[in-house]
Amino acid sequence: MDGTKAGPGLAEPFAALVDQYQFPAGYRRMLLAAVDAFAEHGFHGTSTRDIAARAGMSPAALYAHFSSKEELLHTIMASALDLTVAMVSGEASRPASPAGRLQAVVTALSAWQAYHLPVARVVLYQLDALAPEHLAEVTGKMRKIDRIVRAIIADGASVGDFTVTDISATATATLSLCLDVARWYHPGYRRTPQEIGEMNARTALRIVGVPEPAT
Amino acid sequence: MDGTKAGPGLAEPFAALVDQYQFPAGYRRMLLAAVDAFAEHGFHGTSTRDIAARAGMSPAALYAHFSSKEELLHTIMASALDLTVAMVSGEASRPASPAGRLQAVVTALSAWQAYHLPVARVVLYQLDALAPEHLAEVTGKMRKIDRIVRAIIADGASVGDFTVTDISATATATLSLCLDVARWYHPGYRRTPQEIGEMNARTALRIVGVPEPAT
DNA sequence: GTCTATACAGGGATAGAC
DNA sequence: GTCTATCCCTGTATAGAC
Repeated sequence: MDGTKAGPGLAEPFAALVDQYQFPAGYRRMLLAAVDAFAEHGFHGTSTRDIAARAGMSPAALYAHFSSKEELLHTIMASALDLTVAMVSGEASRPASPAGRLQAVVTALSAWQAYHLPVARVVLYQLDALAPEHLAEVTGKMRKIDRIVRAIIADGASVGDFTVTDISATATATLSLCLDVARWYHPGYRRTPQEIGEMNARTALRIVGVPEPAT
Repeated sequence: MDGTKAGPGLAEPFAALVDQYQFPAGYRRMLLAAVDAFAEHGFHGTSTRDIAARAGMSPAALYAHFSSKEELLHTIMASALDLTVAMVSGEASRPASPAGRLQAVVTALSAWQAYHLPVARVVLYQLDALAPEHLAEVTGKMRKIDRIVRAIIADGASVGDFTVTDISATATATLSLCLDVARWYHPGYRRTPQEIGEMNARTALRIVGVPEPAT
């Protein structure tokens, strides 16, 4: 058995996510193989033969499911982002104070970036390989996350729980904290994804002027 | 005149930097052309023909200066990082308090990422295209920046100016703030690089528990 | 050091059988 | 839906003249 070829790759955690869609088997294998390949070598550094080999199929099998390599990339990004938006949206609508909701969102999103590292990297760093119309769609989905974070911060500021002068700038800083995890995290890092999330949540609360984490 | 071909590209600010090295003319043109191309399309998404065309030369001219496309990438990253390390190191050794030095470093590094956007993106996001020995060298240079930031935070913590529980985690958060600018910034953004730097510096001071910026 | 020309490997995508 | 075989283009790098 060769784990690098047809076996479960680093995208394994993502597999559980993607199965919410009930994709056909071959389609699913191509998708998961492509996530790992794109994360490791980038879109242009990955050949359709690479992807097919990882999926344990012939190069031509890819085109039974996707019209092009670019469509495969788009499918990965769109489905991953839909799930991320749903997750973040769920955390943001908890019945809690602005501080509690900020803490929940930052924890979950940061942990997500680490836990789903391959797909997180693909989403953040392969945008330039998308066709223009796909790029527009995908950035639209990313803006939803931006808006959710901004709304929590605006909420906390208007209530007086947060002391922020620039809501937009604070949202950007908060998202930098969460998303940059995909750049520096690596498997085997001394902290678990959950611990990274909690760490970033404490930092985010400091940024908005709440000294101690809500419980 | 076609600005996208042989004229000054987005790497123009980087040109002034790179000229500290007094490279041969053809070498320099290839370097600057490659920075823009790699930043826009990635290493694997850029052909040697693309680079040569941007530099206004023939494809073969590249090999008069570099033994391979990968060596060209490595040269870009190594020289850019050397200059970045020197800049950060200079800011960090100002005769000021830990808060003052943290503010100076975060301001300068954040502004740098925006002002030198193309080369910043290449350095951060094209590491996977480097040969193993070049990768080791380049990550070594990046670690220098990490150590400088960590030292300032450790200093502020030991003196009692900063209230941080985890020095390493705080350094990571601070660098996320600075480096992630390369991901979200784009030319035409409503704030100047300098303003972004000052904004991030205020945020960084909050993270270490210093409520108001030092002056 | 720069050019023109070209070798030759590897890439995306398709044809047609099963 | 998957395979084998293949088309044809693009890509890196080199040869050899100037």
